[in-house]
This record gives sequence, structure tokens and C-alpha cells, in this order.
Amino acid sequence: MISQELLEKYGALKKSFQKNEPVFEEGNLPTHYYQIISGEIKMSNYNDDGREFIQGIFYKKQSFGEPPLFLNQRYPANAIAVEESTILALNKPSFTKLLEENPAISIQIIENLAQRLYYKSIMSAEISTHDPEHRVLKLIDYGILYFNFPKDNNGYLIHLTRQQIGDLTGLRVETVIRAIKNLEKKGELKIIKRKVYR
Amino acid sequence: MISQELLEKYGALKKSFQKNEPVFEEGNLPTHYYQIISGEIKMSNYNDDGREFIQGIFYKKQSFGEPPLFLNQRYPANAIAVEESTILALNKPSFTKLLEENPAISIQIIENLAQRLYYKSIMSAEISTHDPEHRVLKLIDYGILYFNFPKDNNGYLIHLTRQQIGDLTGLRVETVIRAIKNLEKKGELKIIKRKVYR
DNA sequence: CTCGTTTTATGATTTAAGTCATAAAATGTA
DNA sequence: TACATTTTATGACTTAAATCATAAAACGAG
Repeated sequence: MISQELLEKYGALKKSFQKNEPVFEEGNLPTHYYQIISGEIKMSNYNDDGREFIQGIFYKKQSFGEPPLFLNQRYPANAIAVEESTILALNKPSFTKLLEENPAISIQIIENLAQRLYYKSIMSAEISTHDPEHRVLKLIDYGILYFNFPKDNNGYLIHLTRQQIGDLTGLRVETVIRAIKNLEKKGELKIIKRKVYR
Repeated sequence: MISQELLEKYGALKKSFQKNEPVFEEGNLPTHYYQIISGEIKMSNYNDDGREFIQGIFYKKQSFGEPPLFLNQRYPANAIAVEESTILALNKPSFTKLLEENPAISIQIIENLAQRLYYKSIMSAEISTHDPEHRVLKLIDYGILYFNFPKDNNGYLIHLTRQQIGDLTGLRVETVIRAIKNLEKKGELKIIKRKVYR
């Protein structure tokens, strides 16, 4: 995360997005660095028969969509606002200038990319070699660590729908629902008013 | 990739690894930056019942295992030599110093991480939402682009075993073998003396 | 060259997850 | 507050890929 002041110093502008409004679309060339001020942005792909795969969900203070920006490659996925969101957008030339003039930021970017690569490494192994219950639980545990889910007296509230969990793990809703029920039976998590706690 | 001279200037040492010898193991804390001079290194996980998932295969001039090094986190996977390999290893304090004193290297690191994140993004979507043939073909096409497979008059030679393709895509050998046969029937690739060409 | 190991190959069978159908809560909104 | 939409839920059925069994070809070490 880069401080709002620094981004604005280099000319970053605030933009608002309605719920379900796209920030950028698969196949387009990147033009800006994006960082969330408030709201929630989802990056996802759709396969030929319309099935969604969520690459990640990003919250306030997080940036998204940088890899293709650095590589001058087309976006491999869509980014859309899950809820009304405000985002800082800095155009590429200014962003490059910012990086050149602030070497310490590069280290932050490296750490951020490393973190996301670490997540993808774990999840790709989980997704491809483990059973649904294991996948769902790992995703939840990862979310607790890095999506900063809120904690109350029932434990961490997993604010993802069953459908979203499915789209993040490559499982179908029904399978996720069944897996969560089984995990509850095993005492791995709680379901209170249909909400999942861990 | 960082030039061998620069790495050696900061004290990097050459190390040799026998076939199947581990470079580092899952759960250990990172101590060095590693870059391949020659040979082939595989990073992979094993699930509870011994099934392997290959995170990636790295060839000469490529570095591997940096994300946990930057994050001070334990390795999420093992790295082992697929064949006899020579590697440059630079310890963490020296590597940090190198980065601080050579800001341009940071940009290279960023691009490298961005590239790998891009690969993981594509593959994770492919793996979770598509059928075996699609997965295998995407992996092969990616490999042609980034693993620099050799090209001869039959096309690009995919020098991965069926087992490795399976471990990279989360499929079983038999499924990969059948998928490859079908892809040959469809004219998407060639099988000559059991070797796969595209 | 020989023998053991690895890789590719193919058919039969099983099974876990996907699909389909249907519905009741919960949530949002006019 | 009423109604449409979304989310969660459950049972029955189907299917694609995993599993199991077996073997031939290729490769590699001695």
C-alpha cells in the first residue's frame, strides 16, 4: 500500500464505482495503478460456459491489477466493484515516475507481490490436490490472516457467501454448503444464523 | 535474473546439487537468494496421501524461492534438483544490501514476481474451471512462452513427462495421457516417438 | 548387453463432486 | 409492507475423472 498523500502528489485521482461496475476488463491493456480507499473489488475470470473463478477479493488500502501493468500485458481477468467503492487511480507514466523517485516503494511493491504469490502458491496446491472440506477450510484460514475478517465473541466472521467461496476454490455452491456443514459437525467452525464463524 | 558478476561481487557462492537433492525444504526459513546457473529445479508440495503438486519448474538464469525470503515466512514447498544442477546462493543480509545499493534490480525483481503471479493467475483459473484437455493445452502453451522449450522441425518439444504435466495441472497420469491422445486426434499437437510436440 | 526402473499406454470399475430440481430463509428495495 | 432477488439448504441422479490392474516400450546404470 502506498500512502494516499504520495499518490495524490503524483496526480492520482479518486474514482467512485457503483456496485457491479467494472474497474477494468479482461483483455484490456493496463493504464493505471489502482488502490482502494473504500469498498471491495473482485477480480475474476469466466470460462467458456460462464463459470466464474475469483482470483481474489481486495479491500481498503489494497492495490490490485499491478502484474499486467508492470509487464505491459493484457489483463487476464476482470475487476468489478462488489459494493460501492472509491478508488485512487494513478496513470502509468506518473506511477513509473513515483517508483523511480521513491525507491523504498519498490520494496513495498515487492513484498506485496510476494505475499500474493505466496497465497496463490498455497491455494493452487490446495485446490488441485485436496478434498473440498480441506480447500474450504484453508481458504477461510487464509482469509482470516490476510483479508482481515472481523472477530467477535463467536470467533472470526467469514464474510464470504457460499457462492464466493466456491468461486475462489473452484467448487460448486452445493458442494461448499455440504462441506461447511460437515466442517461444523467436526467442530472446525460454527454456523450461526447461516453465517460462518471460525 | 541478476547478473552472475553482481551476485558474486556481493559474495554469492556456487553450489552443486545431485539429481533429486533438495535445495530447501517445506517449513524451513529462507536464508538465501537462489539463482540457477545450470540444471533444473522443481518446487513442489505433497499432500497428506503423498500426492505431489508442482508449483513450478525453473531453468538456467531463473531465480526461485524469493517470496518467502522477502516475507520472512517459511517455505510453503520443497525445492529439489530434477537433474544435476549448479546454483548461485547469496545469503539474505548480502542480498538485502545488493538490493539497497542497486535500485534498478528491484524493478527486475518486481517484473519477475509479476510474471510469476500472472502465470499463477492464469493457471489457477484454468485448473479450477476447465476440463483436462484445456488444462493440459494451456500448460503447454504457457511452457512454450516461459519455460523456453526447444523448437525443431516438428514444432516445440514439450520436455515434460506426462506425470509432471499431471502434477502441474492437478490431474492423474492416466488422465493426462488420455487428454494428450485426444488433443493429438484433434490436431492440437503431435506425438512422435512418445514425445509431445506443439 | 542385461536387468531394473521409469514412462507411456489401455481397459474396467468406482466414486466424489457436479448437476438438476425444488424450496425455505434472508435480504433488499419499491 | 409487500414482492423480487439472493442466499442457503437438501435430496436424487449423473458423470467425468480417479482408481485399479496390467503391460509394453524406453531409458539408464552397471
